[in-house]
Amino acid sequence: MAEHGVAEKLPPDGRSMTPSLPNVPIAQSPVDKFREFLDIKKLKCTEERLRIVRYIFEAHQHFDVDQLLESMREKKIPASRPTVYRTLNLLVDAGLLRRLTFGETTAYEHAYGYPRHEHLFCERCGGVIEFVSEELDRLLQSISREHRFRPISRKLVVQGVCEKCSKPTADRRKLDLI
Amino acid sequence: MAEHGVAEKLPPDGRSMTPSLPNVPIAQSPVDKFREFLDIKKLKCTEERLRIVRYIFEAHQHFDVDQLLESMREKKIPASRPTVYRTLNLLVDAGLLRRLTFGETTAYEHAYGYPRHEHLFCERCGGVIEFVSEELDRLLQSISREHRFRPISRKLVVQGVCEKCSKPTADRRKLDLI
DNA sequence: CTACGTGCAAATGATTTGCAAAGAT
DNA sequence: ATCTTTGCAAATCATTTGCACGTAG
Repeated sequence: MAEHGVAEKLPPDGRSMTPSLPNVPIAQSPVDKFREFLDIKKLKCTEERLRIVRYIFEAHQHFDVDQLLESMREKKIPASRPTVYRTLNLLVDAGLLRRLTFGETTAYEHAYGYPRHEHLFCERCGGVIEFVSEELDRLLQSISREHRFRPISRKLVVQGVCEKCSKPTADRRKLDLI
Repeated sequence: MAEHGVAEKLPPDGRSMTPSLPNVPIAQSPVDKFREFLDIKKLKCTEERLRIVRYIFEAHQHFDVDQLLESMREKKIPASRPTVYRTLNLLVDAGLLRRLTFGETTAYEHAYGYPRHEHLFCERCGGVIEFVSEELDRLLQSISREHRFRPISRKLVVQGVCEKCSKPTADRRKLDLI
């Protein structure tokens, strides 16, 4: 009664947390960039905000709000849920994070210090494979031009099944027939 | 205090309701296809469900739940909100509709009798331009193959500004600086 | 008949917000 | 000193669900 395709949660297997692309050289640290943003917007640079930003840019790649809250709690870094939401919105506005939607979950990933890329999302295990394609870039540029459309950003998620999940295994769950 | 990019609602200017691609030849009517689906799933073919399906496939292209409810109410076609939600889910499961996400809104479009295509979404006016690209298809196929990923479907939305909205007008709203 | 579908009102779940207290410039 | 941010609890919004009644097969 509640399937409507697609995995419900990001998997806890660490897969979605692992960056797969080389970092990109950056002039300022994410924290400095965020400071700059707060400054321009006349917002205050508080300890709570910095804690969250520092934590996010320490290691995570893809995460959702609950994963972030839980892992911060584990590490005894205090942060309330509303402040996390508020800060994530600031970080998206600041261009430091990108908000993603895989299946049902809202996830976040680094948008700064990490190359622009697209996602192959496995509907079976919830895993994400990242890829970069200049050809895709050129193609979308040219299509946009044909329509006199000025592209700013894009969201591309190819949904399907990854290698691991398409290999039949002994213990694989029975597929939902139909 | 509540902007975070992007238009909030599909515009009422009829733009997003207009199909821009030629229809595709189909063997059965959407209603028949839905009947078949209900039959396979051992679900009942009720008057309410048929009303909704008929109405949706009569003309709409892109719509959200509220638009659908309101326009059905205008035409005196009875349908309760829960039943509309339930039926939309069935139609998505049946492959007759595709669920889309533009900005904040969840929209639906015909997936049957209408070619597969991608979207250019104007963040200013909320308008949608549809396009088809075989080259994109080939490219994503080949990228998937490289990653031993079996693609099933995809979501691509290029966000940007359409021709009309990028032309400066007398009465254009002031842009949010920053 | 009998099980499934319907509409209502109420529940849900993710995200946001009002407010009093705490903090930054 | 002043105005923003915080955390809490409560509000919100879209969507889903429990239930008593209606209806398709």
